[in-house]
Amino acid sequence: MDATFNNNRHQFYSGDPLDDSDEKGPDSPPSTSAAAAAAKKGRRGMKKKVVSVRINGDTPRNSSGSTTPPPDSWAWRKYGQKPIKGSPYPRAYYRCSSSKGCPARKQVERNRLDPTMLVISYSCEHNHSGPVSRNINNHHQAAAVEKPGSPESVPVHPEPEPEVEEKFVDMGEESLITGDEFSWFGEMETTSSTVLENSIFSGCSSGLGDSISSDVAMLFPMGDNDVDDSLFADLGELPECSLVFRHGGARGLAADEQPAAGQRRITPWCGTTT
DNA sequence: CGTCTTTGACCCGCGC
DNA sequence: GCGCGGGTCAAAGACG
Repeated sequence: MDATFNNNRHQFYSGDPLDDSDEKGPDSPPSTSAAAAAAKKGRRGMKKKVVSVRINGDTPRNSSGSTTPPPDSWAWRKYGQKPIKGSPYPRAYYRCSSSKGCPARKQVERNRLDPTMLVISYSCEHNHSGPVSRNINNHHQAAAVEKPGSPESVPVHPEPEPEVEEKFVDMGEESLITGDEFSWFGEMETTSSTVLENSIFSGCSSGLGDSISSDVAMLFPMGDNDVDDSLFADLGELPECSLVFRHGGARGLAADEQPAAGQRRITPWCGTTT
């Protein structure tokens, strides 16, 4: 992968089908991996972008052990999960529920080599502009409300903020993630530490308004400690509100839904980008 | 009542 | 042609 951004705390992989290319575990025979990767690409006929991000001690996992992806700008609905050959961690499949009919998908799995990292690959592009248009009225479209019981939290939709951009810009001017989809990166960076960005992002962010670049995957380093509640715990320290406020300017929450202090309700900011 | 999560089964594509 | 693995769909259960 040529587009690899490795920093002390930032790792970024792109152009690799998440698991195999990203990290070939000893137990993953090249042939098998290749086959799998090939199969995936062939089946979908599209490539995926992989990104790695580290999360400090935040590894939300389901009861089944699957990792929960950090909140992003869209609402994702889990539609499947499968154990991956050579990886002790299952891979979760998510579909964009921000908009009905949105072909956007993403796969989330733990880095087999580095359990503290999450690998998230985005596939397809959102057929809807901007983050989930979470109209309070149209909750049917964006039923994005983090469920306390469900590790799968709905993405927060902070409006893309300059801060975030700057952050990314700093890391790589070419690829600034202005997209809402990666707005949460700022959060990650804040709460955790590692956010990487790559040229792939630029592609995504570029068309953010119209459509996010087809595939992007991110690797989120996370603490190997108990990750179940860690994420939320972290959120506790860093109130989701603050996140939204910080990125979205508190527009989403304030106006529509204000998560109770004790609630873990993440409202995907979908609104109107002005 | 509606939506989301979870689990199982089925189908597709690639490698051998 | 067969087998392996991955990806997606569908049904059931749980929660808000």
